Amino acid sequence: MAHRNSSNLQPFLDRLNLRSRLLKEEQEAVLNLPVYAAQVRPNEDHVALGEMTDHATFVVSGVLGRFDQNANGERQITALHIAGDMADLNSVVEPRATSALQALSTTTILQVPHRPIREMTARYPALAEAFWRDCMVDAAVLAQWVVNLGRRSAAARIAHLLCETATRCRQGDDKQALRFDFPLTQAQLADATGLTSIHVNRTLKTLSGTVAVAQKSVDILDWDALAARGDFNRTYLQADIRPSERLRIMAA
Amino acid sequence: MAHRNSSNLQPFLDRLNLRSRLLKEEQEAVLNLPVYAAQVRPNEDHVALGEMTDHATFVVSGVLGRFDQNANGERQITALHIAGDMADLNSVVEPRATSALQALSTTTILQVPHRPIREMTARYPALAEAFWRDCMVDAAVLAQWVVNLGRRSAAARIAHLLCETATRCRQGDDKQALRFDFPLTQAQLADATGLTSIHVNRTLKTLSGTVAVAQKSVDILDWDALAARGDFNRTYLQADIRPSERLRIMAA
DNA sequence: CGACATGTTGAAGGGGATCAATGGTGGTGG
DNA sequence: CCACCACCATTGATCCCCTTCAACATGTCG
Repeated sequence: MAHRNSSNLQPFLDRLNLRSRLLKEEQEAVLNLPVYAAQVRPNEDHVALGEMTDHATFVVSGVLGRFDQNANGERQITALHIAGDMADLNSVVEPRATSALQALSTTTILQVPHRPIREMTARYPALAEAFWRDCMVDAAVLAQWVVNLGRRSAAARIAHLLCETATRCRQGDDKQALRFDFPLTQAQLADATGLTSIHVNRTLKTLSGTVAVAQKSVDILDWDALAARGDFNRTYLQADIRPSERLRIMAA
Repeated sequence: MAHRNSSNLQPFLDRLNLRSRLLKEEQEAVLNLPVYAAQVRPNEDHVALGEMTDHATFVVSGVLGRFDQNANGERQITALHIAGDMADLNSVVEPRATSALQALSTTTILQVPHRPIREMTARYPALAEAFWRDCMVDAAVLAQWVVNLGRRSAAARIAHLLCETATRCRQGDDKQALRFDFPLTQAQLADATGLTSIHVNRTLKTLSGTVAVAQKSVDILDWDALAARGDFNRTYLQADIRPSERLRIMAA
């Protein structure tokens, strides 16, 4: 399944460069990380709850989700990871998984062993900082999901999720992605928004003027309307801060 | 308001030691961090949304909360930080606040400037790792809140929150804290659980056999019943892994 | 004592869940 | 090429958990 590959972690480096200032040497270290390409099929655990992992998972294409569930077995998706995301960078520092990782559709990944990542962070504090920071952006997204589930109506929840995903798809670009791949079934959308698939179906109809959610992709017809409907404000994604304005970690 | 203080960050070090292996030298560096003591009064922003901070906030006593809100102005609490927590350690790496920080009751804090923390992380990779790891535990808590809001009934949400807080109060101790300070109003409890204060009031009555929630503290009368009601499983808090079983970051 | 926050209770309404079918659609194999 | 099947979307009818609105009670602190 997984085989050694001459790396292409360029998109991962691009992602880091969005929010951190890295020296040439540090950037090269990232690109030289060993990787193992693999496919993940939907509806089976790539990482199971409680499992110890020894690698992080970079998403090349497709979507990975973090899955939790209540005592009743009802599922709740806790995060969605799209192409360009390192889905479980946190596992470097917390190898025992606190939630399961599954693909939502067939997904191509690169597995990156923890060991060389840990060695890198010891050698280059600025990289440790960049990884830490990227994890904190994921945490900010998680906090917004809490607001979404706690204080927004069904339509707003869905609209917010779509706006968030659209923005993350095109991070770094100026213009919004008005069309993007989003291979989620309505049942999976329901698990991400804390709703029922039936209610998702009905709610999508009330949004039909502003978004078209198809089987494999989303078309945003009216960005402003959708953002208003979803109460969406992109600042929490922290993509608007110039890396050059960030502090670089102090050398010892 | 804030004045320089001969540090007592021992509880912070204790917290780190719960999950990370630190050398004597690293531990001393933590204890030697400069701090500024202060009080935070409830219902005013200690850190405002979008503000740039240059310090992290350690909770000595009381409770701090992260507050967000929807377009309608309805508030959603996104995290609660109790005594012993570094409430916004993430700000070291992400100084622009993505949510507001408020006290829920009068709270005593120690402010720790980012600068020396950043210098420390550059010098001691193991400390950077320990900080990063502690932030990831907060993220795991956040993920559980998503499950709570998305897939649990009102009674379960409240029960889960109380179990979580009880467990965090006594982290490191074997026995559960069956009684702990919890100075939240029912309205604040509602903001943490995505409910209405009216419904919190009614739901607390249905829990009256298992917990007694008073103005300033919580009494758990029947731990097992409460944990069952709240679908609570402490593993996500990651307090059950011996630090000695953890990898220490590789020296360069 | 008055003022104001907090807790408590009742009645009514609604947003979303639940239960139960039906309709599409794509993939597979005969 | 069609029959079949699995999965997904769609629709209707009914129910209920939680909200909303509106009082009233209690407590606490100047």
